[in-house]
Order: sequence, then C-alpha cells, then structure tokens
Amino acid sequence: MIKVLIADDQELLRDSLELLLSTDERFEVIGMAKDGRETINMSNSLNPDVILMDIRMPEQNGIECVKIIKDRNNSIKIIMLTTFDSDEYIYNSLKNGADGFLLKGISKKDLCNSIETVYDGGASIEPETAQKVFRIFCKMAKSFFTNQPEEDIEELSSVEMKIIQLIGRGYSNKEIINEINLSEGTIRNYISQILKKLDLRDRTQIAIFAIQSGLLLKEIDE
Amino acid sequence: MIKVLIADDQELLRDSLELLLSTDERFEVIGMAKDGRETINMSNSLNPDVILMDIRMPEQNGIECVKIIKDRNNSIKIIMLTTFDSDEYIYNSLKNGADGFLLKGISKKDLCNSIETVYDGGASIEPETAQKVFRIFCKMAKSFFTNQPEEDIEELSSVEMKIIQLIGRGYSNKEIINEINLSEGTIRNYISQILKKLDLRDRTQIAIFAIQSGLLLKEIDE
DNA sequence: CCAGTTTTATTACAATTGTCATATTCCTTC
DNA sequence: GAAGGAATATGACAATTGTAATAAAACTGG
Repeated sequence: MIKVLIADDQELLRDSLELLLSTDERFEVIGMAKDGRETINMSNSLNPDVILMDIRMPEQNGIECVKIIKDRNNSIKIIMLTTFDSDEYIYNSLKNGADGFLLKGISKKDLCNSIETVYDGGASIEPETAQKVFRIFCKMAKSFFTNQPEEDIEELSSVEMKIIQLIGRGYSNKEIINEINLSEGTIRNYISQILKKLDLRDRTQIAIFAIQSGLLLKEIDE
Repeated sequence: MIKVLIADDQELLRDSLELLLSTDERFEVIGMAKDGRETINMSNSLNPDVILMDIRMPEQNGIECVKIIKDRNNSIKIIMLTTFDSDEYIYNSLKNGADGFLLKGISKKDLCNSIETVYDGGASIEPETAQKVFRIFCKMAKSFFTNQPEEDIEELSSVEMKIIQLIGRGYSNKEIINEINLSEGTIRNYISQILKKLDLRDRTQIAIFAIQSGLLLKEIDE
C-alpha cells in the first residue's frame, strides 16, 4: 500500500481526499496536516511515500515545504494541489522539485492513477484531465528557467478567458456574440486559438477544462 | 441577513457550505445539523429563514423533516440538496413542500442566488446550472401527482448514463465507440435521446451536466 | 413459436463547429 | 502620417455533430 500524507488547510478538501483514497486498496492515508509546519513534522515522523500538498497553506506555504522536505528526503514524492489561477506559484514549486501537479476537482480515477504513477516512476504525472494544464505550466516554467522572452509563452488573453467561461456555461457561438461584441467568425477563430494553446480538440473539452480548472468562478476584467 | 440552517450528515459538505455562505454578507449560518432529529430541533429553537437540507440523513430523512417542519411553520423555506441519482426521493419531498432543489457541487454564485430567491419569493429556484435537472424532477413529480402511467417519465437508461459520462470526459463519438460497443449512428441517436430527456442542446451542455450533477463519479453497472 | 418491445443500425440530411488563408480595422510609436 | 502589430472580420471549406425516419436484430412473455 502506498502511504499518503494529505496536506491542506481546508478541512473540506482533506476529508474529501481521505474519503476518496480510503475506498481504493492501493492507498493508505497515514496522516493529514493542516499547515506547513505540521506537514514537515508529519513527513518526518510518518515517512509517507507520497504527499498531496496544497500550494496555499498557512504557517509555511506549499512551495517552502517542498524544498524543505525534498532537501531532507528526496525519495518522498510530492504532488501539488492547485487551482488554475495560482500561476505565480507554479514556477517555484517546479524548481523546488515537486513531482506533479493536480487540479483540485480532479476525478477519483485520475487522482488515484496519478499518485500511483508518481510513486512508481517518480515521473511527472499527466492525468487525463490535468494533462493539458500541466503542459501549459511546464511551458511557463521552462520559459522562466531559460529566461526566454515572454512573447512566445502561450498565455490566454482576457477575451480568450471570457470565451472559455462562456463555453463552460454551455453557450453556442451565436450566444457568445450577445455576451462579447464580436462576429461569429472572430469567435470561431478565437476558439481555434484556445484549442491550440490548451492542446484540446473541441469545445466540449474546453467546457470541461473551464469547470475543472476553476476558471468558471473567476471574474475576468477586460 | 438571511438566517440559514445547514442540515447534512457529511461534515465535509456542512463545512464547505458554511464556508461558502460565510463569505457572502447576505447570509448568516445560524446552525448546522447532522441528522434529521437535530434539524427539527434546531429549526424550532433557532427559527431559520432557510434550511439547506440533504435528502439522505440518518435518524430522520430529509423528506420526513420537510413534512414535519413545514407542518409546524410553513414560512421556513427549505431547499433540498440532492445528487442526480436520488430520483426516488424527489417525488415525496416535492409533495411535502420543499421550496427548491440544488445539486451538490453547484457553484457558489448559483447557491447564494438560489437561497435568496427562495427566501424572497418562496418561488422554486432555477439556478442556471441546476435548471435543467430541476425540470426533469418537475416532470417526474407531475406525472406522480397526476398518476399518469410511468411510461412517459423520461428516465435515463444505463447506456445513456454511460454515454453522458464519456461525453463528460471529453470523448468524441468515435472514441465512445471504443468504450461501448455500438455503431456511431446508434451513439448519435442515443445522444439525441439524452438531449431531449435533459432538455439540453448539444454535447457541450451534456458534458457540463455530467460534471455538475456528479454523474462523472458514479460507477454505472450494465 | 409468435407478437410486441427494446436495442441497435442505417441512411440521408441539416446545423454547428473548427480550420485556414487572407483581409480590414484600429492602435501604437517613431 | 507611415510602418508595424494587434484585434477583428470574412469566406470557403472540412469535419463533426445532431435529427429523423425507418429497418433489422435481439430479447421477452405468453
């Protein structure tokens, strides 16, 4: 059994994660930490195989934790839990040696498989649903490390974000026209752009992405 | 401020609901009950404006609670929390006078608006995301009240459920073929069926429905 | 086995979606 | 105001998706 430590300040998420993992015989949740300090202490005393760690935590944030824990024992695998909007933190946790990223709101199957993958190979995980996001993050991180000009990072513009949101609410192209004042052709073009950037295939996958990445809940300012 | 009582046996959900509502100044969570008996007691002692109530609860289930509470004080508004799979219970809670339904996993905005709507008008709520589901429920309830033959209730078959799931994972029709052994034409027909039954327009909306109704996480037995 | 129902398939068609090359317009900035 | 770049638009096209009518196959209860 893979020994898992859960680290998140939200009781909500801790409990739901534990519940999820407890129904799969591959995993044993050996502890739950509610802040950075607890996480570090428990990773010492309990010696988990994998830590599921929220990026935002009180006392000591996830990124610092990764560094400290990895410095002390590099064999402990760490998967960061993140929402789509915490871009700024991604760079540093990658640099500090996190083994994977997961979007909160991932499906049970994907979560379990990801833990197993990370545990087995130490390889970075790419569960079905988070795969695309992960790629973006990797790209961003890469350009951060290589100090490449930011031009060729494929970031989403605010129009694109807006369109993603609307698709995530089930709007057709014609309905999108009423929300943002663009011609249908232009909207089509934007959607093509979005598909390329996110490496998705069709609007349905955009909708799924919108929901699972938490983008739906964001206020997008023009 | 609207006084809200939360009734759910899952701590997880109670806490997340409280957390959600606490960030909105329109609401004040005045109590949280973990079973039917507590709910009834607290609704007496605390006199809430609105109760968010899970349908499945120990001691006394949500439906019985609705009846008892509504009999005693009809001005207390009650919103049932439900997952898509608890069809059987819907009829009775409607009959007992529940004021609204919400799918667990609804967005914050929709939840808050729903509470307010129910509080203001006593009218039944139809937040954007739950609207379609609600319609189905209404249809079912209607046919229950009118004692119409059950034939014309549009329930989802297990194949349909399965297809909804796959669409919710972003599969194209061709990809669905590999998962369930049917011709593409047949799958198309099934999707048409699903769209009619759920009163949706296209596969993107099906995907959204799949995620938000929790259907994605369900194991569907053939 | 037969009649009736359900499930699956086929076909043809319409609508929507996605792609691409190529404008046009608008906004900077020099 | 000219040059260049971004945002927006257009049109033609292909692919996918959705609809509907109809048929064949599989299953079911008598």
